[in-house]
Amino acid sequence: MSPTRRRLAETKSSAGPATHIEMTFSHRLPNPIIRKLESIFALSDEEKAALSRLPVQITTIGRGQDIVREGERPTRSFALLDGFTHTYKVIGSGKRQIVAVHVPGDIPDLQSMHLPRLDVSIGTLARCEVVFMQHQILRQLCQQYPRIGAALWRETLIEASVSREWTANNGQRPGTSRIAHILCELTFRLRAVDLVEGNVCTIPMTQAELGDATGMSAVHVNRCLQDLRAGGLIRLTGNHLEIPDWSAMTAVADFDPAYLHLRDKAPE
Amino acid sequence: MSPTRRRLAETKSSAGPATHIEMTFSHRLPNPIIRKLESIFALSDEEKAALSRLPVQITTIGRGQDIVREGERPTRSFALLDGFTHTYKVIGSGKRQIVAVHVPGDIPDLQSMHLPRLDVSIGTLARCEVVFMQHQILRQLCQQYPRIGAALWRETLIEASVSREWTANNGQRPGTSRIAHILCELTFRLRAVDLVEGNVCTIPMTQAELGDATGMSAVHVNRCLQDLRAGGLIRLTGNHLEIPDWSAMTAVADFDPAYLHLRDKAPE
DNA sequence: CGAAATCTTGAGTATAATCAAAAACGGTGG
DNA sequence: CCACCGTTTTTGATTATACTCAAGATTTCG
Repeated sequence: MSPTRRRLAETKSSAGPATHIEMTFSHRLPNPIIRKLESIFALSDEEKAALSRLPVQITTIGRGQDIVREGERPTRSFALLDGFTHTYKVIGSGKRQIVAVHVPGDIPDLQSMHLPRLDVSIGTLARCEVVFMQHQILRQLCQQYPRIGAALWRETLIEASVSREWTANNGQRPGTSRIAHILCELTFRLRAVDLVEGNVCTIPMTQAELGDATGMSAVHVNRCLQDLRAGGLIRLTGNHLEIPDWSAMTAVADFDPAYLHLRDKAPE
Repeated sequence: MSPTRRRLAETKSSAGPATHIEMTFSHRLPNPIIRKLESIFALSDEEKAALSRLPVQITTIGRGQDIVREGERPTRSFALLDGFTHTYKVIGSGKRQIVAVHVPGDIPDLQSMHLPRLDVSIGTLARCEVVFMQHQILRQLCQQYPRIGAALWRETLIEASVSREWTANNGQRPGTSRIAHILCELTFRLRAVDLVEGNVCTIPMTQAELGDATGMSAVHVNRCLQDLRAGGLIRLTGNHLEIPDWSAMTAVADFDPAYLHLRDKAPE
C-alpha cells in the first residue's frame, strides 16, 4: 500500500503568448472539421460556408509540450491538423496513464465545451499543428446548425467508446495482445485519414509511452514488441510501423474495429 | 498467447415482449430526467412541461438480465429509475470487462442516440426499474430545447470522463487502491442521488463482478477487501458497504471526485 | 430445508515489475 | 563528416504481485 514514487519527466507548458496566426478556415485547405464531418454526412452548402467562416488560431507546438492541463478552464477547443497528441492523467503515486492518443483530424478536448474544468492534461507526442476554436463560436454553430452539433456530439461519443475499449484491452488481455491491439487501433485510425502508405505508418510513441498507455512497464513493452517481431507480425524501426499480415495481427490483437464507428476503409 | 478460455455464466436476454406500462412522465414523480437536469441548471417551465409530456415505457427487469446487447441497433434509450446496471464487453478469450456501473438517475445507453450500433452490452446487477424513451422523441426534444440537448451531451461527456478514470485506476493503481477507488466512486455517486444513509450504502456487486470491473481475479478482490477490512476502512456485509472514515478511505483509494463533475455533496 | 451461488483460505505458479547496466540511436555542434 | 551527449532500446537477474486451481465455509434464495 506504499506505491513506489516515480518522478515524471517534466513536461513544459505551452502557456504564455504562443506565436499563432489568426485566420478563418477558408484560407487554409482542407478544413479538417469539414473533412471529418463529411465523412459522417453530406454537408449542405450553407453548413460548409459556415464552417469555412470559422475564425481560428493556428499554432505549431513542439514535441513534449502540454497543450492544456488538468484543472484549467479553457475557453476554446482545438483540432489537430498534423502530429500526434495524447490525453493523460497523473495519479497520486506519480504514475501516469495515457488514456487517449489523437491523430490528425481529431478534436481532443471538445469535451471542454460542456465540462468547463479539465480533468485530464493533453500534450504532444510529436511536433503538432493545431487550430484553436472559441467555445462561444462553436456553441453558436451547434445551435444554428443542429446537424453539426449532432456530429460533434457523435465525435465525443466515439472517443468515449475508444476509452471503454482501452479499459477492456488493458484489463483483460495479456501483454502481447495489449500492445498488438493498440498498434492495430492506431494503424486503423491513421488509415482512415490516409496516413498509411502500403502497410506502413508512423507512430511517434516511445516504448515508455506505450507502457503508460497500456499499464505496462517499458521493459515489458519491449519484450512484447520483440514477441511480435519474432512472430513476423510487425516490423518496427524508429517510428515506422509495418504490419505485413493484417489479419494475422488482428487475430493476435483480438482487434475488431467496430468500436471506432468508422466506415471501414479496408486494409491491404 | 493462448489465454485460458473461461466460460461466462449465460445472461438471459430480456428480448421479447416485456410487460411494460405506457405512460408519460407526469404520471410518475419524480421524473428522474428532470431531477438530473435540474442539478445542472434551472429548467424553465416550458422545458419542464415538455419533459413531463415525454411518452415513456416503464419496465421492471430482474437481476442478471441483459437490457441491450452488443451489435443491436436500439431505437430507444433508457433511464434507470431504481437498481443498478453495468456496461460490459466480452473479449475474444471469453473474458469480460465491466466498463461502467450505473446508479438510479443515469441514462446508460444515451450514446445509442447518435451511434446506432451498440458496441457494448448493458445488463442488470440487481432488479431494476427503467424507463425507455424513443430516440426520435429525444431528438426532437434536443432540437427544440437546446439547453436540454446540451445537458444530455454533458451527461455523455461525464460518462466518458468516468471511463478515463477507470482506465487510469485499473492501469496504474495497486489492487487494494483499485478496489477502494471503485467503492469510493460508487458511494460518492450514490450520495449525489441521496442513496447513502449515514455512511452506509448498498452496492449489489459480487466480488467476481468487482473483479471484472477492475481487471482482477475474484480471489484477489477478496484478499484486497480483507486488507481494507483489516485496516478498518470498510465494513462490508452482504451488499451493505460502510465507510467509517471517508478521508482515510479516499487517501488509500487516491480518490478525487473531480472527474465526476458533480457539485460536491460533502460526505459525513 | 436444500441447492446454488458466493465468499474464503491455502498452495503453487506465472506474468510482469523492478533494478541495473550495456548497446544503439538521434540529433547537435564543431 | 564525425565526435559527443542524451534518450531510447535492449538484455539479464531478481522479486513481487496477482493468477490459477482446488476445496471448504457461508450465505442466499427458492
